Amino acid sequence: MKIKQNINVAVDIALFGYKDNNLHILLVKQGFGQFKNQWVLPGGFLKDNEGLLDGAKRELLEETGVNISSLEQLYTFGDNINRDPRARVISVAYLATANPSKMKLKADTDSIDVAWFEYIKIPKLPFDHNQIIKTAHTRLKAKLNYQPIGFELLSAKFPFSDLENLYMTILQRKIDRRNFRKKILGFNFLEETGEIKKHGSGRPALLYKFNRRKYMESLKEGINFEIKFA
Amino acid sequence: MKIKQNINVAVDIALFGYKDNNLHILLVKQGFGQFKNQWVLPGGFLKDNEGLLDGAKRELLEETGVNISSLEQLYTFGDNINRDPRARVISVAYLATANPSKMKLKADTDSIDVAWFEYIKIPKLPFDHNQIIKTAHTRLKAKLNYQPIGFELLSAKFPFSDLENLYMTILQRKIDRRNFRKKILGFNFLEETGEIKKHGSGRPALLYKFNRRKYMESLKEGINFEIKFA
DNA sequence: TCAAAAGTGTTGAGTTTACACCCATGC
DNA sequence: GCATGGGTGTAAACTCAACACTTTTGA
Repeated sequence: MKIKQNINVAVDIALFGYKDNNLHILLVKQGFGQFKNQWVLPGGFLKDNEGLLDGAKRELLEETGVNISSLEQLYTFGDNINRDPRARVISVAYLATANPSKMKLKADTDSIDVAWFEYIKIPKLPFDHNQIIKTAHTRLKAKLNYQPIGFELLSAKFPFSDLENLYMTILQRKIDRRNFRKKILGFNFLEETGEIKKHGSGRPALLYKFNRRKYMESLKEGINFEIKFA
Repeated sequence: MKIKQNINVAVDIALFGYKDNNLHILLVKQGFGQFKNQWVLPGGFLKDNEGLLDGAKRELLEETGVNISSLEQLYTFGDNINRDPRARVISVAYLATANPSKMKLKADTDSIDVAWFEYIKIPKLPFDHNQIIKTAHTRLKAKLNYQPIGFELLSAKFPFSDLENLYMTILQRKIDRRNFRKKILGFNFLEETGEIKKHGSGRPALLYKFNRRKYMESLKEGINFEIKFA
């Protein structure tokens, strides 16, 4: 079958990380071409013999050194035929979450730098990458309502306040500490470790960890978690 | 920018309709090529200078005569590199709903027939079209929980039982009539028309219509509607 | 008068929200 | 002893689920 089409297919990845009490997103600095030295989302062109998801994983690994097993397809951007000024390109965007402290970044193929950017301080990016990031954030917020989120973003052991903070950061609003704690603990996918964490001042915090098995169950079944409380 | 890629981009549309108390989906019979005379989802290749959504609308119109203004991007299928045996094709699938009674079907460019198929009786289709339909149905079910659905699927004036039936058909299970009515009426986007509809036997039904303004508000704001009740 | 479909309320259980003070530590 | 962040309970309001009989029509 001969098809005369001149459209290119790219994949882009919006990888969220949580560190320093703030939501971050991973960007790479382009190493070549018209947008050389500009920060963009990791991503690139799909290979002819490669599945979309595989392409996304490959690009992420090549450009950032980050190996993520679970990427979720976010949206395919291709309504604006000039979204890439160099050629007609549609981009299948993927969403993922990870814990930045666990990984070392490594620029490589096509990229000359990699870094975590604070979500609220993302600069203006080429293409429609700001829009992709916004869409990814909207999806992430929506996911909080029906899926437990945290396992991938936090360290193995963490004070409860980290989880509180993570939720407030993603949702970008205050939530009631007592009600939040009640609800989360009610899901039973958290366990106390018995350890405590001291920090400069204030009462030391008990450290919690995810019970992986129960967490995965909840992931599958979904949770009903609309945090409406102020 | 020169990119050596040999990947084609298609769009496919899963259009749901509700008639004869059953959920239907629109299929077309291919008029040419390897899959000539086979039923498939309406769709086709994107043009170089055409946005994805525009392409989906165009293909739907060309192949079925149906003009739909609101299509929702569903998912992009491209993990299986052999999903189309003729060439490497990724397909951006769209989801829409419509009222079959309002439209005349018209096969044209590329298609030699168009018809509504009962959802539960869809035959085995070429490519991954059965999977696309399944994904579309899953999304449609999910949408019931957070969006009012019905406006596009039902006639302008309808008995309440049509809406009940529609929900039961999409969800594929029984729901409690009293609770359903209470909940739906509570949203205030339905209005009594004052008219009644007689049918063979049984008590005649009051006819309702959607209050378009309030319906659209609810669409935007979303609704919280998990129909758990048996 | 019977069959068919439409219409209609209440109650108990569970969930959600709102809200404020004490505790353990470092300095 | 004070500043800092951690930890805790209850009551009122609301929402949800379960459940069965009456009404209106045509045949």
